[in-house]
Amino acid sequence: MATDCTAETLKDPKERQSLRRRLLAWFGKHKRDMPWRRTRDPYQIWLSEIMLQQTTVAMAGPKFTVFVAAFPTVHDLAAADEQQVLRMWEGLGYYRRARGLHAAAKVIVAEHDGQLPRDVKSLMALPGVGRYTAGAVASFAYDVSAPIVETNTQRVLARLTGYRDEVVGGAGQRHIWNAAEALLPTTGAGTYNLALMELGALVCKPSDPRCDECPVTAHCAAFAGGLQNEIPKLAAKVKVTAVREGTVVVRKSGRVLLRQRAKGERWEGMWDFPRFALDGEGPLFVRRELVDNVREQTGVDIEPGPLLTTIKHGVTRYRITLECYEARATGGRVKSTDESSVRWTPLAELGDLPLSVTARKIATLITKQG
DNA sequence: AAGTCGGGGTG
DNA sequence: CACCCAGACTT
Repeated sequence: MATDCTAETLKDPKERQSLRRRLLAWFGKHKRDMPWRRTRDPYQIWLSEIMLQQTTVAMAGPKFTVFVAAFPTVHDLAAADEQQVLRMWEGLGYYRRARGLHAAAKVIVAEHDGQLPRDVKSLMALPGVGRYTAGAVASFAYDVSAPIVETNTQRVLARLTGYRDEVVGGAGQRHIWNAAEALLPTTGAGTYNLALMELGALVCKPSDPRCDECPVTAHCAAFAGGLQNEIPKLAAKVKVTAVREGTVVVRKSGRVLLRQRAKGERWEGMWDFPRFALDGEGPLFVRRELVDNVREQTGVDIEPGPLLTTIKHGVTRYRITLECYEARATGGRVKSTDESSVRWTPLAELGDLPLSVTARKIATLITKQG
């Protein structure tokens, strides 16, 4: 029963229609311009949704434009080399999305005649497409009446319905999806979904929502109870672990030593300088770790040089301090396995390979130095 | 149900 | 620093 969990105020059809009308009027005045809102091409809409998963609009915008220029159609994407796709994804993070996108493009060409499916079930069968993305593509591209729940709409719906329990987890998600479904119009679902999301992004913000600018406070249980800052209930925060890692730029006659990240590793499929956890404190101990780890990962023997730079960055729940050393090769030979290949790469070719952001920073640094 | 996966922007 | 971002997938 879709309305079982819905707040009392939203059980009345007239109430829901009034809410939608106010929301759409507000959206008409305040909607932002975005690259993917200028097209109805299902391929581009799907691409934008994958790109926007856990990624800000500001970050995705420029990447989207460049990506579409490189792969204008699903056929272009399906025919592309995965390395090219990863290269275009560089800097966006969650690189599994790029691999899934590429795999899904092949499925769409092979099984759907190059057309994005219209129905939620078929969309969800594609790699990287969950219930949110399926609903987004179906409603935005085809105006199918499918609900969406992502971080914005989840927050808006929790507040509208005055849902005080934990929203992450089975019961909470059921409630939110039921509310999304209950409010969904039978026509114009795409615009309505966009409007609800936009309200969450611009007005119904995580902290200190601008209720004075909100078009639907009359329908909002959280506003009525003064609970806007208590709803939705925040998830337990994950604790961050500090990690120290080392990476080495090994040079040999104008080339540098790279290895490709193996399946199951972080940054799978992308290229990186030899990189590993660093345990030792003293310079001699570190020096030994560099020699041993480079040898183990690549088969190459090195003579470590000075510290080139230190980069601090975060990867999900890890806070990483990365020490980057220079070194020169003294012997050994590259060993590539099935899972991970190793190669000596000319500096001029670094621009063609997909690198992690840290590896790209180092590549830029050593390329400028010459 | 909990862990994993990136990286950058904001207060 | 803490928190947040058009989530999906694996264990």
